[in-house]
Amino acid sequence: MNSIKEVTQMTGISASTLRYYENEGLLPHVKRDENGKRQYDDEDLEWVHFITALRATGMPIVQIQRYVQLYQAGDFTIAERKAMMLQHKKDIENKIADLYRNLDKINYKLALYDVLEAQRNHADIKI
Amino acid sequence: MNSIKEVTQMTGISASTLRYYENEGLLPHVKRDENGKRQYDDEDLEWVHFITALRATGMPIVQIQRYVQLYQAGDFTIAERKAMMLQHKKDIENKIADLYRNLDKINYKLALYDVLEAQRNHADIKI
DNA sequence: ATAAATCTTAAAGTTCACTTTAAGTCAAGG
DNA sequence: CCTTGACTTAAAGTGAACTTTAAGATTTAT
Repeated sequence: MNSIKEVTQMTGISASTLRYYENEGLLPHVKRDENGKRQYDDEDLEWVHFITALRATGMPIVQIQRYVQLYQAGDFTIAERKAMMLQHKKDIENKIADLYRNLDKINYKLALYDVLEAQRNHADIKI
Repeated sequence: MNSIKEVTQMTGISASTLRYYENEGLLPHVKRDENGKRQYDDEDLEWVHFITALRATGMPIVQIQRYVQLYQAGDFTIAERKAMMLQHKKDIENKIADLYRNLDKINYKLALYDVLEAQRNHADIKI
């Protein structure tokens, strides 16, 4: 069992964000000790890591909410959850492809700077 | 020369966003016709496309502002502009690497769903 | 001639994902 | 005992990037 502070150290997620995720229904299973303080078990930690991966790849909070609701509803939602993950996988792949395309444009710009520099060196040689 | 509507059609950027970019100093060179309406020339269009690539790769507005200011200041800022682009290239590469790392986690989750399905099929056969 | 479409400005509003604040509870240490 | 530190809540605040609104000018079509 881990305190909220330990979880912030293990995950890099701030305490306020952890509470926010819980309020939003992304972490509904977190237990409390006799004083009402949060105690995160291993499953909670797994969820935090999974939510972090989903957020880092751009999944909106509402969609993660939906996923957690499906998980809580039971095994009959497995097909829908898998479909969500497959769609999200495609979204990430598209995002990566877009980044590569735009990276090409940045590289083109960088190549132009190299040409500019070459021209300047050429000018130097001629003088 | 293109009207703002034509530019929205050519770039997919909304008219309000184009005006917003201009107000923020990202497109300082846009001319006006005799009625005060914006007329985008080819250079403006190139800038719109370039800004779009920078935005799509996560460069903040303030940093694009800075880049445009350097451009307007003259050739003596070329080294700094090139350095900005090199840094941004690194940022994009890191972003892509992060996406791949998190995509692995999604794929792991999908593999778990496949295992679940296999187990269910196995159970069916046994019945 | 008048109505519709397209533009203009400045300012206010929206969305998303947190983050901060304020006020309070509780256990441990000096 | 009482202060310090870590936690609690609900609500308000923040920042970034637009987007919408409101009011007005002008062009175009009927």
